[in-house]
Parts: sequence; structure tokens; C-alpha cells
Amino acid sequence: MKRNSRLSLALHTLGHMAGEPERMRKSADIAAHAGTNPVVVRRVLGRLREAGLLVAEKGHAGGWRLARPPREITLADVYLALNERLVPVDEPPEPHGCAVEEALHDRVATLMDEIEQTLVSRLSETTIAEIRTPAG
Amino acid sequence: MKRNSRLSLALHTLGHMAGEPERMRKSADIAAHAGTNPVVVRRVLGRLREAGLLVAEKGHAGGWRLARPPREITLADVYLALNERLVPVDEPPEPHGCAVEEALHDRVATLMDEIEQTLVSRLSETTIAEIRTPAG
DNA sequence: ACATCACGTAACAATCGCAGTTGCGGATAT
DNA sequence: ATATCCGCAACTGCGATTGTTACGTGATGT
Repeated sequence: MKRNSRLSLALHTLGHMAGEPERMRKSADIAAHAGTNPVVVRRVLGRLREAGLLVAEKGHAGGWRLARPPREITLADVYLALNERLVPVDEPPEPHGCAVEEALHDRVATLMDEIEQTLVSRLSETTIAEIRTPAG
Repeated sequence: MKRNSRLSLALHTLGHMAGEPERMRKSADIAAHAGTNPVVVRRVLGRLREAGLLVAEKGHAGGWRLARPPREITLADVYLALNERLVPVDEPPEPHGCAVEEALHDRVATLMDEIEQTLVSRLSETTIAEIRTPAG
């Protein structure tokens, strides 16, 4: 699989689930469709379960399904549930007295936070029910 | 050093250069100040040289200096020179006929391009001459 | 009851990108 | 000529992520 696969895998799977919200899906089936491994699927979907987006059930009739209607799950919910970050949070530099470094860090950190916020805002405009329709 | 260090290192160095544009700086000195290695500095600044932001000279009086006035170098110039990417370009998925995956990829790729564009646009509002001043 | 099935989790290997490091060649000033 | 820079290639080490195996836990059907 390619990079940033967690978000891709999650959205891909939720996109399918949005089409048949009742159906129970096993991680093995999801993995087969996505071309990856059941454990990987459980790892990723596990985060969505912790965030209350999915429900997992064990046993014979077990598997995964949406915890609420597809229209009530936005792409931002998924993004945030996975703790994804456009740019990794970097701690402020150790103060060895370089004013340039400190001013720079402030500027960049502020700007990146703003961009991250913009992304989340845009992601929240789309629900997983709309994934299938060609973007418009 | 921390992550995203290329951009940090580049901006940090250019920030200092903007204060004394005439002064020639050796990669060893830059590395010492930034807490890294001369070769790493040459790797990063080399990209900026290729992009026409810096000039490098060899030999005894060699070193690095800005290729043009600090006011004419924006943070976006630096970002683009380094070929930085908020999210790595991922090729469209192999068409194994999953409409959800394709529609999803289109949506996400479009949105990410838009965010990237926003970032570059915001970065272009600041020049390296302004780095020292506390962000305002 | 009990075998079966699916998730939950830990542990480890494989891979990838990146920083760090060493070494050597080419260019330039003294 | 020599010292001093940059340019570049090759290698190592580290951290993050994915892939894989193995085992425990809980729910279901017979």
C-alpha cells in the first residue's frame, strides 16, 4: 500500500459502509478488498471505534458497522479520529538564545496551525455518504 | 534535529542571512549554529542554490550568500525550492474497478491540492527579511 | 457444553525516508 | 603548492509505518 494509507483505508472502507449501513463486515473481507491485512484493518478501524464512529462485534455474526447514519459522519470526523496531522507538531526549539529561530518557529507554527484548521474545516463539509459521488 | 528539518534549517539560515546579506557563510559555521552537520547544510542549501535563491562559492573565500535582496525572497520561494509537500503525491490507485476508491481519491487529491495552494499563497506573503520580527 | 468465529493486542520483521557521517574530487585564494 | 571551501557519492543509524504471526477474549450456533 501507499503512504498515508490509514486515512485512505479508513475513508475507503467508510465509503462502502455508507452504501449499506446495515451490513456487517469482517476485517478479513475489508482487508481483501483494500489489498492489505486484517490486523492492519483492525488497527485503523479500532481508532474509529474509539472515536465512536464504528461499532465492532465479536463472534459468529461479528464484524464492523457504522455507529451512526452516514450523513452524520464527516471526513473531518475520520481525519481527527485517526490523529492525523498535516505537519507533525514540533516542540519549540530549546532556547539557546537565537532570536531568529524563535521568531521563525512562532511564525511557521502559527501558519501551520491555520492551514491545519482550514483543512479540517473543508473536510467537515463532506460526509461519507457523499464519497461515492464524483467530487463537485 | 527534529522533523521537517529541511525547511526549518533553510529558513533559519536565510533569516540570519537576511540580516547581513553581504557576509559569506561557510557550511561548517551554519551547521555549528544550527546544531547539525556541514554536509546536511550543503544538501539543503544546495537546493536553494539550484532554485537561484543562494550563491555558493568554492575555495578560500568561499561560502554561501543570498543571490538577491532579502525582500525579494519569500517563504514560498524557499518552500517550493525544497520540493516540500504537505502530503506526498500519491499516484491514482490501480483501477481494479472500485468506484468508491476512485471517487475518494479524486476528492482527497483535489482538496489536498487546494490546501497546498493555500499554504504556498500564505507563505508568499512573507519575505525572509521579515522573519526576525515577531509574527504579526 | 463446546467448537467456531471474529475482534483485541502484543511482538517481531521488512521497508522507507531522513539525518548524520566519512571520504574524495574539483575549484579558488594566498 | 597548499590550505580551504563546496559537490557528491556511499554508508550507517534512527524512527515511523505496514505487514505478519500468534494468542487471548468474547459471542454465536449446534
